[in-house]
Order: sequence, then C-alpha cells, then structure tokens
Amino acid sequence: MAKSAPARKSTEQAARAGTPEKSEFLRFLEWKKLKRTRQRDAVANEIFRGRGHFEPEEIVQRLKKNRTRVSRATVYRTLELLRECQLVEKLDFGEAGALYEHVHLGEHHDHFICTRCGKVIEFHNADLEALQSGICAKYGFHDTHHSLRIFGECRECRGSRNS
Amino acid sequence: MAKSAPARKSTEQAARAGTPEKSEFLRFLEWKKLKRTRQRDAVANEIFRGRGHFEPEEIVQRLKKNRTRVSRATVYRTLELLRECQLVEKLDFGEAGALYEHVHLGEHHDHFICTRCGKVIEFHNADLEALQSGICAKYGFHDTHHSLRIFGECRECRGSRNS
DNA sequence: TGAGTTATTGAGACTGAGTCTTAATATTGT
DNA sequence: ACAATATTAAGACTCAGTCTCAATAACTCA
Repeated sequence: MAKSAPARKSTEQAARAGTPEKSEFLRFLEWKKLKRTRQRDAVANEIFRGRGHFEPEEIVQRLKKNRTRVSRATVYRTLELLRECQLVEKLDFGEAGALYEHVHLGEHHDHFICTRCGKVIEFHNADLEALQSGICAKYGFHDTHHSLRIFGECRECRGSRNS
Repeated sequence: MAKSAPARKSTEQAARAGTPEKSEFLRFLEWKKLKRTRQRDAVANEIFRGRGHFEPEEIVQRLKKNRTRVSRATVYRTLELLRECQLVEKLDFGEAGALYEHVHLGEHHDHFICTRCGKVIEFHNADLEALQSGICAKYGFHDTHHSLRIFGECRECRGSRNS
C-alpha cells in the first residue's frame, strides 16, 4: 500500500511547539490522550498567530488560503478543545454575533464595547478582580472564569456626537 | 362608591396596565407612535408575569396554551421593542443558549452561572457598581449598561462533588 | 518496523434560532 | 365608519453550528 509515516516522539513535541500557548495545547492533548493531527496543529497555529478576535468561519477561510484544507467541522471541534484548556474564550458582543478570542496565558481582561462604532476596548483592573473574588467567596461560589462587558459610547464617539 | 378619576383615554391605559413595567411599555409605544395591539399586549403580559429567564420560543408556547395565538415573528419583534425600552435584556450563558430576562425597573444585578448544574444565581454589589463607574470614567467611556457573568461551581455542587 | 486498534476527519445532510416576505387584517385619526 | 397606515401570520428562507458515517490517519506494541 502506501509508504509509512515518519515516527515521532511525544516529549519532543512540546519542546519545538513555537509559542507557549501551542505547547500548552500539545500538553493538553497528551494529557487527554488525544492525537496530535495535522488539522489540530493547523488550527491552533492559525489562532495563536493572530492577536485579536476572530470568528470560526474566518479561521476556515484563512486556512484555505494557506493551502491547508481543514473542514469546518474540524475547526469547530478544535475550537472546543482550545476552549476546554482555556486557551480560547468565547465572547458575545451583542449584535456582533459570537466571536472567539485568543487568550494569552496568564492574562485576563474585560471589555468595553462601543455601541456606536462597534469598537472593542480591552481593559484590566486589579481592584475589580479582587472585589469579584471577594463576592464569590461570600456566596460560596467557586469562580473558574468570568466575563465583564460594559456597553456604551467610547470617548471618540462621545466627542463627535452630532449624527 | 363612585370613582373620582376623570377619563383621559391614553393616560388611563397606562393606569390600568397592571404592572409598572407594562405601563412603561405602553408609554413607550405611545411615544414612538406605535400601535397598541392585542399581540404586543399579550407578549408583554406574558413576560411581565414571569420572573425568571426565558427563551423566545417559550413565550410562543406559553401564549399558545393560553389560546392566544401570536406568531413567532411577532414575539421576536415585540421582544426587540421591549429591549429598546430596556424592559428586557438579552443574556448569554454560554452553553445554555441565548436567554432573555425581564428587567425589573430600577434594579440591576449580575449573574453566577454554575457550569456543573446550570443554575443561574443573581447577585448585586454596590461596591462593584461603583468601581465599574470609576473605571469607565477613567477611560472616558460612557456606560449605558453592562453584564458581568461569573462561571464556576455553586456551593451545592462543590459540596457534593462526586461525578 | 508494520499490522492492528482506535481516534479523527471531511463532506454534506441536518437542525434550530431567528429573519424576511407578502397578502390579509387590525388600529388610529378624522 | 372610512381611509390611511401599521401590524400581523405563515411559512419560506438564512446561516451558524452540529451530526453522521465511511474513509483515513495516528498511536501502540509485538
């Protein structure tokens, strides 16, 4: 039949994974006893390359341009895995539809969403995080992650308000 | 026993509207020069009767049981109006799909969402609100509304963790 | 290494929430 | 009540996302 594929060593994989996020993902696959496939690699690379928010369909298209064919179903399946290991987060900015975002390791931020121009601004505030932790403790709730979205008008839109 | 109230048509509508939310809605319709219809009334009543979260389809079904036929399209259209006048809010609790919730006038709260049992717990914290306002001010952002969702495990699920 | 075992994939059928279209109907101002 | 106009019902339609299942690729271990 066909020729045999080259052999690989699992420990070596994470070492030459590129970004820390990527090796985190590989560790996750190993831990879950899931296979490292061409497609999962491609999707993860594509996502970790970008920095902003993205839609699943966008990833499908970007991969297609790169001559890397990965089916839509697989993109969604991989996205789900990335979500499981917290490397990707699903957001929901109202009208804009469902977006995902690449979570940089150890960072967390919240969002302002301008309802006039659609801009999404990230911010982080330690006091806020601390206060939230306190509230969780008070309610006996064990916080794994959270999402704060503040909707309104950004500085620019407020300034030039004349429509 | 005679009533002393004079009969002013439009004002009267709001007066016997039932809930304050309902009369708020009627005022909104009047203000927008929209017609008060059997269907809009039915949808609003159905929503203001309940107190928790609901899905659009649920409203369609509840109305059908009440022998009040309102088409799905109309339910969505009315929901949109209720959203415009801030009487209803669209939420997004991850896996659970899009939900709406009846906003009680003047109240605001955030949500814990238990990722184990799916329970949604409401909470309110004034310090949190104040801190958020401060952050908005700092960024020159004009906050119209916001949404904080904290995901994790509720007290009960933490206690009986055995699955 | 290579055969066997099992997970993964691709393609497209399918689902379900939500939107749109249009003729028919209800509401409003006069 | 009438005319003008907004609203509605029904179902076709859209689109994101899921599911199915036969084909394929990755890992295991002899």
